[in-house]
Amino acid sequence: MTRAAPYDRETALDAALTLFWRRGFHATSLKDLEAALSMKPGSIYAAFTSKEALFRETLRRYRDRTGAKVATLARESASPLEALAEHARRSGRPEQGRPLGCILVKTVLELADSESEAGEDARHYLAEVRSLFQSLFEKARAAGELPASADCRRLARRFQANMFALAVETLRGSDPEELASLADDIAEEVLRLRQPQ
Amino acid sequence: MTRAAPYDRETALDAALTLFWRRGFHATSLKDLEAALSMKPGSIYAAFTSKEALFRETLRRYRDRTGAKVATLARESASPLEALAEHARRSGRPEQGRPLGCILVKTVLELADSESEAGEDARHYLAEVRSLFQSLFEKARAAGELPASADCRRLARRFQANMFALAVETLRGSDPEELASLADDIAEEVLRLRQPQ
DNA sequence: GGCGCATTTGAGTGATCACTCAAGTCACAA
DNA sequence: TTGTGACTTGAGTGATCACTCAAATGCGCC
Repeated sequence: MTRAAPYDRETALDAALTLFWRRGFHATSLKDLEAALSMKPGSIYAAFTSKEALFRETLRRYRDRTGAKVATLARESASPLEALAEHARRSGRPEQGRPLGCILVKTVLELADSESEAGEDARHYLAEVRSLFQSLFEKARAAGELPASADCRRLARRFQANMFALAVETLRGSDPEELASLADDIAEEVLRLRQPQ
Repeated sequence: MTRAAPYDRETALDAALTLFWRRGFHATSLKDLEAALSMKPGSIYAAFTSKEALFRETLRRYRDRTGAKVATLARESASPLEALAEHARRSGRPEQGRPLGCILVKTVLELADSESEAGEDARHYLAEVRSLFQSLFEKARAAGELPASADCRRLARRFQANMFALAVETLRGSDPEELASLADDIAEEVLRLRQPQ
């Protein structure tokens, strides 16, 4: 009886995220996870407590990465509005081999009726992302990129609604061109808010 | 051993639709269906062949009803654009006790990765609904409510994207006021397309 | 080199999954 | 009244579900 190399938590969590993201929570079985993580059930439970706890950890991982991605974009873009526009453009051009859509949106829909803590997490993280969008709109307003009268809460809600639509459209299997053009429309809607400086 | 009254297909399908709509396909068990339909497993399989076949039949039922609702709205509204606007307004004000969101959207997300026929059905029905929207925009253009240059395919895509966002927002548990105001924004976006007659 | 302990192992837990079918029950025609 | 056939019944199918645990293993420390 040989013993496998000790598991690598980062690698395992990445594999779990990919699997849950693709299939959703209910349709992902422990058998699937055992294969994807190359871990036996005992190891999985020793490391992550339960299937739901593992799932929640992957949600957090996704949230952290999305937040970091937007933050980087904000740092490297010419302006806050340009960062939001670029975020939309990229979301409409999914990387090859990566799961499609947004796991938070999928989870909110899948667990809307279940009162599970994972569903609550997903709702909470979406609210956080919305706040992040709002803070970018506020930064744009402070910089004079938006008129002083701009309702940033409303703009953030509107922008996130557009991102929701983009996620659904992605998973509906729209062809890449149409998807990209929808994303570009969203980006342009953001940039049209600009007032002449 | 007494025998139950023969099942009523319409009532049973309604109950199944409500259940699947709330919980999704995977999270709905046959135990749940037995209770909701007041039927024993044998009767369910005699009447509907399989869980997935029953699910697919409820999807078709939902599609038929949605189509009929929009058609009625089109018949009774002052104009095609007004019908679309009213459809949005109503979607943002869900009836008490009814499941939230759109079962087609939920199904497309839940089964995006599974290649099941039910997922294919849901994608197909969403395409049909989009065509219905498009035909209303075209009617508006023919009636001079839209400029002759209007791109009705694009407008329909845009309108459905907004409806997707509304469905996600509904299931995210936004408060009713915010939901209604989002729906009103969508309605107004439609009506703003009008050109002076 | 040997001991202690954290870790992996994988067969096995009871529960639940979708689904089946022989037997029982009833409406109706002969 | 009786025979027939359509329907319901519900215990039971094997498979799979999430999960457990005693035994085997190898690494670090003495």
